[in-house]
Amino acid sequence: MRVVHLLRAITVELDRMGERFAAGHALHPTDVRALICLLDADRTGTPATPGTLGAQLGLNSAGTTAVVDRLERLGHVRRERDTRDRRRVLLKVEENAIALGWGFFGPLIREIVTVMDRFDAAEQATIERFLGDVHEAVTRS
Amino acid sequence: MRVVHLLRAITVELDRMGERFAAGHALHPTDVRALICLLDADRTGTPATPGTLGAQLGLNSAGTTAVVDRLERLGHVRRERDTRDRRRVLLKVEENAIALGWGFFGPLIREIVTVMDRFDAAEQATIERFLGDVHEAVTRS
DNA sequence: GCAATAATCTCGCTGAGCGAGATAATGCCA
DNA sequence: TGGCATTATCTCGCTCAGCGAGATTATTGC
Repeated sequence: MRVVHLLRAITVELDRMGERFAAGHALHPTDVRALICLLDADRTGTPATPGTLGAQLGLNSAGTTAVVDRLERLGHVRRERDTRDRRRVLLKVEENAIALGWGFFGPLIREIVTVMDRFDAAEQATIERFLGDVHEAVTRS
Repeated sequence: MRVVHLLRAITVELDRMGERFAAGHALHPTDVRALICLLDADRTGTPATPGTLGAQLGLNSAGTTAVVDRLERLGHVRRERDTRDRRRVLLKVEENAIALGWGFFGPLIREIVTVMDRFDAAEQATIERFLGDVHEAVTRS
């Protein structure tokens, strides 16, 4: 029961961080979530379009257009026509957005890595197994 | 680095659950967060007022009034004048809201407890220590 | 070529949350 | 006791994110 509260507390704090990041860069929470989706897609090499982004964010096409407009106006994202299927628009994350994200979340990531380093190999394996199980449980629910 | 992604994935999924819960009960995400705050306060015996709630949610007084109005209209919360300091309004969670929360999040909580049971005492201690350290790191950032 | 289909964008509207200020109960001091 | 500052909450008018419906542009199949 204690771990449930800890997990929830961590979730709440991570959300708060996201909000602070948003407030500090003239972004809305949805814009931050959109940037995270786009950075993930960039990292895995998956092409991102307004359609895929809107689906991931649970927005309709009008809202998606608005999000992309805001991000483009701030110079975080660029629209590019797909040369193969000229109906599609590809979303490219600009360098400055990547730098922005790392500047804000980098310190936290480094801290978590430091926390992990204080555990030995067997303990790290236990933690990963636990988080994996929880993730599966949460995804299933 | 893997645990960072797992933690983030868990956070995302928990947020999604909150949104599904909201959508399924004619609530807005903010309303769900408010209910969680009020249930926490109820559990720990802390008196809850629009002032404290607004502070926890990061809303101003106008927005707070609107949240409480919505929750009251749906019968999840009741306003009560504090008899000692008659300027204050105490927020009481109705039974049906408590039942609603447990009905939705109960299964997940039980699943996480089940996951925990598969670890021995030493492993459970490791997991709790890890989550505690992460929580501290996240809170500090 | 001309429907049918698909991806994205435009328009008008609803409602959450904000800033400013009103209202009401309390505490303090002469 | 009366008047003034303080604290807690609510009201009003406004802005803007996101929604539904439909327009626009590109592609595919006949």
